[in-house]
Amino acid sequence: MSTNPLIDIRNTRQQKAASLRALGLNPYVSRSQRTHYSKSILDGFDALQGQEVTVAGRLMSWRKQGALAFGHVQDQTGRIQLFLRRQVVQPTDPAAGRLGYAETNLLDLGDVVEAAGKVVKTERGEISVLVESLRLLTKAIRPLPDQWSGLKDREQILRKRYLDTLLDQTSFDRFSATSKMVAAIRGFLNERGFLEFQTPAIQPQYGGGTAKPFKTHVNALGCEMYLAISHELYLKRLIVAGYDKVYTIGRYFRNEGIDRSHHPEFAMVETMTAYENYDYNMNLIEDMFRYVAVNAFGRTTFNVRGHVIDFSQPWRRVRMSDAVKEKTGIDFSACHTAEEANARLVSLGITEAQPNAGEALVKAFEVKVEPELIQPTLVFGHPVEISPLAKPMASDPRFAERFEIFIAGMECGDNWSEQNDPVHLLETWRKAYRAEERDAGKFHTLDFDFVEALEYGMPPTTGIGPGIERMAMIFTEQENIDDVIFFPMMRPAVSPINATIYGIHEPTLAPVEDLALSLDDFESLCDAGVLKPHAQNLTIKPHVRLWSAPSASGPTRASAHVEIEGFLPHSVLRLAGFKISPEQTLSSEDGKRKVVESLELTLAQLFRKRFSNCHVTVSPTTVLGHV
RNA sequence: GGGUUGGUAGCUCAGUCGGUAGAGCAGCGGCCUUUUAAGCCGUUGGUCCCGGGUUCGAGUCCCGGCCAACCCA
Repeated sequence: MSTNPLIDIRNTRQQKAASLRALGLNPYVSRSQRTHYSKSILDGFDALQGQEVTVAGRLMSWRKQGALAFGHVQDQTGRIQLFLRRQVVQPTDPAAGRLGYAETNLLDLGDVVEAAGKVVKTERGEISVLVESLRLLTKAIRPLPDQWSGLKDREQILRKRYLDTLLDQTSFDRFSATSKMVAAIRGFLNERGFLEFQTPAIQPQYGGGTAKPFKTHVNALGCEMYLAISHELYLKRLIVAGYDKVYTIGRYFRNEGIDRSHHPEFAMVETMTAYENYDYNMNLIEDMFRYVAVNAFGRTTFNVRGHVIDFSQPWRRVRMSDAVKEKTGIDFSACHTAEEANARLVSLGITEAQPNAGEALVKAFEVKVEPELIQPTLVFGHPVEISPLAKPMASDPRFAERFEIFIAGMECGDNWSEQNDPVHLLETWRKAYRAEERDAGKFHTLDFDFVEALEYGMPPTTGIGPGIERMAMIFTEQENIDDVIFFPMMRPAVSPINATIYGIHEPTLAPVEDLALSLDDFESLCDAGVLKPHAQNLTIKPHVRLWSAPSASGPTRASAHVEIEGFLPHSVLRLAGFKISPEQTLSSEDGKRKVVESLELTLAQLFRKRFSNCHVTVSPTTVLGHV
């Protein structure tokens, strides 16, 4: 007795599945007998005309014309039309799993079907399969979104990407292109003699970068660990281990902001090459981008953020201080003190004072130069202050043998000659390390295990680390990182209709960070000033649960908890432990009402008194029935 | 972190000045032997994101919350 259309549709479709079972047909069979993809039939029509083929895929359209029917089946390669004639389609046959023409009313759009028959062209000239044998492979019990409009709601697109790709060919193609891109990266590196290794994503130290980590607990070892913010210290151990060219396509986790070019979880291809320095990598990265462009996308020009990027041209290589000088006329390489450098920053309109000359140069670069680096550019010669893992240049030790890649104003990779002097590295780390700021992600952590590995001697080494998503954004010409991440991170949500369908009750919907407290703890935390309301409006929702009596004559017991909206940012505060004495008469409707009224009154008084500057509203109590 | 915009049927969207919630598609029933915005006729379907407030009356106005997007830092 539902009044919801989705629930009705699900019920109808499940009844169709039951009808199929009654006919001896399994609505969820184990495999298909597909012989051809749709594209191979469309492309190879001349040779295939009149031949028997079997196609399989999702039923995307269905037009019944009495004794004729037309439909489209969509597979990974595209769509092909099914053409059904009543006399041609073989009757229902449970042994063959076959569905007759009369039973096609048990099919729905979105079902996965298989059709066997001859390749023909209809009167309107569309290449089709004239169906002789029709099988249902999988019954869909939820309807697909409207095919003509597709999914439009951005939130739905991101949360239910599988529907987006099913209905939007360009979205589908974009993600398969990204997959091919990654394969091309592997192909390129493998051709050059690199070996791919796995490195840990759960690490005891989060070395190799400066970023806020995610923390986790390892039960088996009884200790805290971190999700990787970098993999380079492990790649360097592989170099110590004797491998000269290694790489990993690793996942990186940075517990920081989300915007159109940053995502907390992302991927990078990171290489290490022994016996070479950063010069080698300048060529390697340039070759890699060109190889990927040609091999995965078949072209060298891409339209990124309104600019045409051309990967067929040699990349510009420029020293950071020269790039700044060229743009602003100021030569930061002539500055030797922070005072000097900061004074020049002020003349550029940057008033934020930097701790040293090196960081001042970087600031000027970031503000004045970086956004304008459109064509692929390699900027080298970073100040050593911001390059603790890189080797200083022999010619001017204030600057490191390091370069960054900029394309379309976006940083696309960071690379350097690795510091392999263990004593020097330890010194640098010790200087930079401040325990109290460790979890803020401002400094590299001290990884003595890595220092020890270096002490055995790591040959001269250099590494590159272009981000997979940023490469994908460039090559698929997207401006938003969410459009190249199939499953972007989102706050979990359950729609009310799903809560109804799956019988999900409210407590299980709670976001993880919801806080549940006893009333006593709540009051003492408030007294201590630890807990304060986040918003000015507090909404209090009381819930009373009635428990059935152990014996028919025994008293009905009740317990209560309340939910408070507006107290915590983005989540609900729950308070438990409201006592309702058994003496209160709960057996009659009248008695229940009195209990509820007194609870609501008590809560209103309690909160209005305690938080007198908040507007407190008490919602009607929910009474959960007997258990 | 700041600003802007949005949330109405399974999907895409209307909804005027505050006055009985609408359309298309999908669904359901019927009719049809060459269809291609998915034929023709009929028809079901609503937590207007949530909670308050103002009002005789709120999808609409006000306050707060949730979710998301976009822009800026």
